[in-house]
Amino acid sequence: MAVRSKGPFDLALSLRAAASFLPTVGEVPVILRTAVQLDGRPTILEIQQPFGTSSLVRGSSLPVTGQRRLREMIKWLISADLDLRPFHTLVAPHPIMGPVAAALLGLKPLRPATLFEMAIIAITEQQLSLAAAFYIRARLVSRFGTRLDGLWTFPSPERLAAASLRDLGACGLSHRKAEYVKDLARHVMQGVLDFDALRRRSDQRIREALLSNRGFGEWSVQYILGRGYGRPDCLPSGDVGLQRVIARYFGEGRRLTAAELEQALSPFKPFRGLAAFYLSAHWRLLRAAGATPIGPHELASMSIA
DNA sequence: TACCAGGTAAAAA
DNA sequence: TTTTTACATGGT
Repeated sequence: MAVRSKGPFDLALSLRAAASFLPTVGEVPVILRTAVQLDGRPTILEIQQPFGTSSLVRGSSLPVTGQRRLREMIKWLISADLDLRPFHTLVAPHPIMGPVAAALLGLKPLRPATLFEMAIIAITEQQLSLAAAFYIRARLVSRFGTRLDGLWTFPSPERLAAASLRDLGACGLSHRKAEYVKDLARHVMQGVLDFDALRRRSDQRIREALLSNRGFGEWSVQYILGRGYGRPDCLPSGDVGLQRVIARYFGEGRRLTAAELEQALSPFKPFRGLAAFYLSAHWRLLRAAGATPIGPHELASMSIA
């Protein structure tokens, strides 16, 4: 099936950027291959860009599913509706952000298949390094997910709601976080919390709905609004990782405070979250290529191999 | 070996 | 009301 991205899109670059945030193992594939629940059954999805970085994307699923559902899922995973053009236009004249965005033309944030998974990602990443959180999720997935052709679907709310705190803890979650995960799964199952219904709601409304669950504070709300709901202006300004990486481009060595971070990104409103994502990805990709710490202007002008 | 890592809720003051 | 503490694993 053919799907179009709104505006520029570079799948290979987006995959490389996504991988740069995780403990990587070798070469990053240029095809997005993942297992998801589609029409209620585990399905392998393959998404590729047959003509380089053209906005045309091709996707297929096994077993074959309804075209409408398949199209929706593909568009969701690659943020197809996100149009990068206004963002690039806004930041182009900026001495730091301009070169960074230009070096990453077509970079889009890739999303997990469901907002439920996004919320669990947020819980696992609270206070822990991304690497530690990654391994905890890997154990959750292999214990409670469904295996299909060498891939795993993320565990359903039903499976996690039914899991014992002991088994969740065995995956590396603290007892507290195990409770958060179980509570969240139960709320979704019971319909108390409907992530998808919230998609059409305001940031504030989503915020309220999330905060009423144990385990979700300001950081998690902003993280999920930005990465999950794709609200391009949202970002967790209290985030330690962002404070460090943004400081490399807009600071003087020391980690930024939340207020300083807000200040530094204010010129990029209403795309502050996207700007933060670009800066993070830029740094991570340079890092992966073996770059050493240097000043903001040199850093911003370095090209991504 | 410590200490910190892309926080949060609950206890203590 | 505000401040302090416990908590999980992995990297340095």
